[in-house]
Amino acid sequence: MTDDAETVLRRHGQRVTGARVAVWDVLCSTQDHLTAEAVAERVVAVDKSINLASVYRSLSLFEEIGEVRQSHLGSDRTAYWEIGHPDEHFHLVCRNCGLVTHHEGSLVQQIVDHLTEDHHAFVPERVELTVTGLCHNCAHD
Amino acid sequence: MTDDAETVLRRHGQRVTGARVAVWDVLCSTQDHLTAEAVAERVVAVDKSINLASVYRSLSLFEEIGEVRQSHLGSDRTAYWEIGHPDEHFHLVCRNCGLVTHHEGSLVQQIVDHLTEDHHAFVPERVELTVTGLCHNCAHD
DNA sequence: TTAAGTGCAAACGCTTTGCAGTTCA
DNA sequence: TGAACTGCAAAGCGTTTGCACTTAA
Repeated sequence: MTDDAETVLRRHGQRVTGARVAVWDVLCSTQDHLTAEAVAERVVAVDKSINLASVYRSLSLFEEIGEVRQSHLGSDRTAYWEIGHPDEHFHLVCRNCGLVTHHEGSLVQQIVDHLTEDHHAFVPERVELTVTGLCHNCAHD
Repeated sequence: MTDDAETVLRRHGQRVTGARVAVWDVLCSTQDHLTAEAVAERVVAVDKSINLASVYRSLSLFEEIGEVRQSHLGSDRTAYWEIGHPDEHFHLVCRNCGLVTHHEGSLVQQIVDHLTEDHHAFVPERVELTVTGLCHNCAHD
């Protein structure tokens, strides 16, 4: 399981506040990729006093300390947020129904290895891989 | 070399207009990844009467007909545009200096193959792979 | 001739920011 | 106590859209 908000925040020398704890709890409670607005919605359901701006600030903080990841899925301008799982994975986005799934495996690591071998001029830090296409349901209509 | 704007547009049954030709020429004239605004700047240098809105409309049209690609580089909300080279490639983005380079190779095809083999439930159409890290210069400071 | 494209300006949607008040450590 | 965080509202910024006019075919 993932650590709780307090543990994570203290580990990085960050203050423990209501907004941060609420945002962390929301992200931990789902496998989905949530927009900031969707996070805020769920956060507000727990504590009405928490503001969208604080949700954005909390998400950015967690991203900076490497505990949360932001992805740009589809050709969409909106960011999607999720807990930064230690296992590398990438996203499959259905262009028809919008379904987003994770695909886990060694592929991301292979990319890093490939770069490290073939292309010494670049030091990879983060790989963002999004495959757009048709999910099982939409491909068979 | 790439075809000229007229050829490309007629091939797809699209009208040949000043804005479209100018946008195409700008994209063909560089290896860089340009924002819509950067494209507009160069377009306006040639024909002052062309509007930013038409640049967006032209870019979208070329994207729809598959001749131009839009990428979201970095954690940036801005789209970057380039001619849709037939050879698959991906982007290396330096988080320090912002340099964007192409990396060509079989990697993207490998990703598609991997998905096709391992994950029959998804039909891949487009792969967007962006690796963030440090470029040669920035890694050695 | 006329459907399609354009310039302009205003709207949009996600995200950031300035500020005065609040809270964690 | 004081630096950090917050809510609020307003601004920012890339992008899209409505509309009257123009143009390619």
